[in-house]
Amino acid sequence: MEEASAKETSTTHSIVEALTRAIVEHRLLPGAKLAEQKLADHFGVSRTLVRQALFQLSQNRLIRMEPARGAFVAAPSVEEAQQVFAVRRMLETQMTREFASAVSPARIKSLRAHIQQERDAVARGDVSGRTELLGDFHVHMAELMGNQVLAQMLGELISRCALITLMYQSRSEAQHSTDEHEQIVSALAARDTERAVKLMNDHLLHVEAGLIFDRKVPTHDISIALS
Amino acid sequence: MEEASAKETSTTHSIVEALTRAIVEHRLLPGAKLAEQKLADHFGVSRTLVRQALFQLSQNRLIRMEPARGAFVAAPSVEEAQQVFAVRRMLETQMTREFASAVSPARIKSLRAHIQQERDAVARGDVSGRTELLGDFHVHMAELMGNQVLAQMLGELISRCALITLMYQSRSEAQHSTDEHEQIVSALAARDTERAVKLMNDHLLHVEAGLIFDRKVPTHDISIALS
DNA sequence: GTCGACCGGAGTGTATACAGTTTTGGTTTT
DNA sequence: AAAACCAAAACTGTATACACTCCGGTCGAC
Repeated sequence: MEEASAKETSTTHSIVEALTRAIVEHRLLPGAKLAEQKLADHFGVSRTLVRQALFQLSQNRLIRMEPARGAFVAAPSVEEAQQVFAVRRMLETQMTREFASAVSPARIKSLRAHIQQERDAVARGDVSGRTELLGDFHVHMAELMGNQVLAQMLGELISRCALITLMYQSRSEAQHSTDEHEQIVSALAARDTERAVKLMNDHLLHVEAGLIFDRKVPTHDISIALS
Repeated sequence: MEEASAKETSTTHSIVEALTRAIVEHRLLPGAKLAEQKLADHFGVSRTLVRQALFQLSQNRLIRMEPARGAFVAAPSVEEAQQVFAVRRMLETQMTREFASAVSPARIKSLRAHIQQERDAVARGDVSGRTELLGDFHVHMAELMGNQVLAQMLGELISRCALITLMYQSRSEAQHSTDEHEQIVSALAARDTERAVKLMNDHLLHVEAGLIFDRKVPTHDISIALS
């Protein structure tokens, strides 16, 4: 809670990363206020750099900025959540199809290694690491295909999904998701393109189905995070 | 063309819009330097607001910022250009498929009206308006489906495409693109989903094929010119 | 007693100041 | 004459200052 968290090198990018992690890992809850001076003191910089970071986060839709009121952790609406998942399905089913066209033993091995990391995190009860790895699986696929543009877009969408999951999640399905990842990779290894595509689509539908969109979620405003 | 272009209300967003238009309409060429004080004087604001706008544009990949050197209009590499088109194909083929599932006379009519605007711009030789409308067709489809997330993502990708087109375009195909838009809408109106999807995919491949990736492009950027 | 207006503190929005770095142009040296 | 060097101008990166807006509380009026 006192300034300069570990590194003294607090650049704008490092502030964005720190806040992104805090939001994605649910240490900052939707609706929480992000006061500029408080953040500036925490990171040991001036409000200038904090403001740059907040602007960047607002572009990523992780926070929203109200004129003259300040910045708050975003609380995605049901509509926005469904749209984000719709876009993910569009991107990722096609990504899976293209991945299947360019599958190689090395790439399969890399995905399997990632899944093993997921299992390890689940086994040791590492909740935040697990969440991050489950999302990274999808980004990792994009990176293996060498498409940086796709990888970055997916990364942003998945960050938004972390917020959405926090707000609407009804049940935790970490084990289930990892199993589905495994099935997708198996289908890819077997060069069964259509099955892999369908599994990916179903996987995303399952994650979305695990949310409940008809419940009102309390948005806490406690900012005990970042400590 | 000195300071305060028309409106005196130059907010950060208006500066972003003005610079985006200038880049997309090819009034600012890749590699051109964007000096902060010059822009600040032009818009009648301080460097603070200009810097915020430049940060935002750098996130959209329309400009790139080099430490202590300044901001320059981006010069997308061949790899990046191909990745952007690959992502567009992923998104837009699936978007077309979903559009076909929820097609309605009103939506078809709206698309046809847009195509008429394209034809008008082509007929009157309005190059910049034509370019904007050709891109907006795709965004308009996303908006008609009510997916704001998709619409915004497509908008950003298409802005990048405008830069790419400037750098690598070999031939102007405005008429061809409009015709292909017409064919896509016709297929949608006939509820021929697979034909519409294929037409959309082919359309994007045609646009990409109209680029030449092995040719040197004039630029203001020395490092690009020497690569 | 309740509602409304006023005042002070806190926080945001923009401008400006200052330090460090890059660029430039001229001068010197080989 | 060309290359290297040095100093000044220009520009970026960060901090700070200041005005304006918003929020909370108190005081006053009805």
